[in-house]
Amino acid sequence: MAKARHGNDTEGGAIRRRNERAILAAAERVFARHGYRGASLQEIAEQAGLPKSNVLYYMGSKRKLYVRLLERMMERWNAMLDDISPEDDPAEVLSAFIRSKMQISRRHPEGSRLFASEILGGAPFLQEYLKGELRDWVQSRAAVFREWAERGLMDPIDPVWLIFLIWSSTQHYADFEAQVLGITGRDALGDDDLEEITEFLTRVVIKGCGVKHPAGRVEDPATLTER
Amino acid sequence: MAKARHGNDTEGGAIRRRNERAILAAAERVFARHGYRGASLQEIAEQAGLPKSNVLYYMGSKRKLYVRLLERMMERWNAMLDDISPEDDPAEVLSAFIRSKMQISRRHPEGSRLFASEILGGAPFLQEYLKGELRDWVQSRAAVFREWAERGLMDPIDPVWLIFLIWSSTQHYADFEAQVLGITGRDALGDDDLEEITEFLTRVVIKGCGVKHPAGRVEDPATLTER
DNA sequence: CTGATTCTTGACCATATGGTCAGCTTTGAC
DNA sequence: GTCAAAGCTGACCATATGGTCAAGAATCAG
Repeated sequence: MAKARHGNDTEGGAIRRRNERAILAAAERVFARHGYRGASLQEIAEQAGLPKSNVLYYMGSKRKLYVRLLERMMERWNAMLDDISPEDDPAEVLSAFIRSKMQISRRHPEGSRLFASEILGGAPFLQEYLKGELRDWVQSRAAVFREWAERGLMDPIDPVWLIFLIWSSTQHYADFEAQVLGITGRDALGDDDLEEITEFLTRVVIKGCGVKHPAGRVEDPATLTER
Repeated sequence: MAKARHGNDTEGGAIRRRNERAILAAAERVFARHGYRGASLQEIAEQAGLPKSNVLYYMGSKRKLYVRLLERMMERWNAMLDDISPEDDPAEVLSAFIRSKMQISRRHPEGSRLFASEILGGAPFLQEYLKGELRDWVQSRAAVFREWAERGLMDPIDPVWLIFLIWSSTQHYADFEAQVLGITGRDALGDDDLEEITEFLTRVVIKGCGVKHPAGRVEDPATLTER
């Protein structure tokens, strides 16, 4: 019997690894599209090319599978959250922040939508994470932003609202992809589109918050993001 | 037998009107929380305080109920979309745009989440609307924004990305409410919070896009939104 | 080759789903 | 009061759901 073996991606034999990969990928798609309740193990199994029983064999239950996907997504997220200090250049930090957030949406659109669907449904599985880890992370960033404001490096805006602004506007291109494509008339967003959007967001945020260069004197803030 | 009578909110007898109201309200909540597939008529019926058969009696089918909710939300949305002209003051228009979008999220959070869930799932029911009406609306606004840019009233940013920025950042406070509350540690967002966020967004967008006053000469653009 | 471990899967189960329907009660115009 | 229209709802149906299990197949270390 397979004991409590439902661990991470790397342990286990080659067969297990291959099948788990297929299941996780399929499940991410299906959960992202239909939410936790709306997703069915049958559909996940079909998309993974396995019988339903096999999915249960590897994942234990629908709930465990879902939680595992969320955890995987939180890991990706956390990998982005490197530390910053008040000594850093605000423009650089904000720019890197926007860029890396955008890249996660780009690289893991299904995971991004899965996360969105979880939050939309009231975050029944992520309450702890939101009120713990993530909250701490936001507060520590907010403190740095506030210090920058005090030093006159940026306008005295509310840092938390700024973080939400960046999160929402970057997340949008994964979560609302259907809307973006429908309205722009494209059938996909290319790397060049994403680069353009990244630069647009960076520019508006940095200029909009009155970010100034720390060392030199004030130039037009908009030029900071232009090569 | 009740013929094809599934129309809008105002026709029909008093009983019908009352029951339909209850059903629609309950359904909006449940669909918003669990998505189209994940929502069950049973749960909707319970929340409306009616037997399931009664829900079917009034709404015909799950699909019809869902479509009707979407249509109602699109009506609210359209009510916001008044016309603008290149002669208007960009700052005023953008400010009003952000404010009214924010108020919709505020007044109809469930509807907003319902919409989000539909788009997240690939917009199976709203493709037409996105590629038709809404697209036209965006293009016409974009044209005005572009003209403003040409007249030097704002930076030459891509108007479509700007509209998405405003949509995403305002929608966020309804759709990701769970996240916002978890991180800020509040148990609800008050009117004052919303007002503060609205002013923040307005300020960042207007300043970030380099919006200038049309009549007089250039002052600090940020002061435009301050009373 | 052997024996244990891992893998595979169809049959099966209790429950829940969206939807139908027949027969009942209530309502309201005349 | 009459009677048709509107409203109501429990019983019922085919299907799909998440999950269990037992029995067989493949794998692999010794």
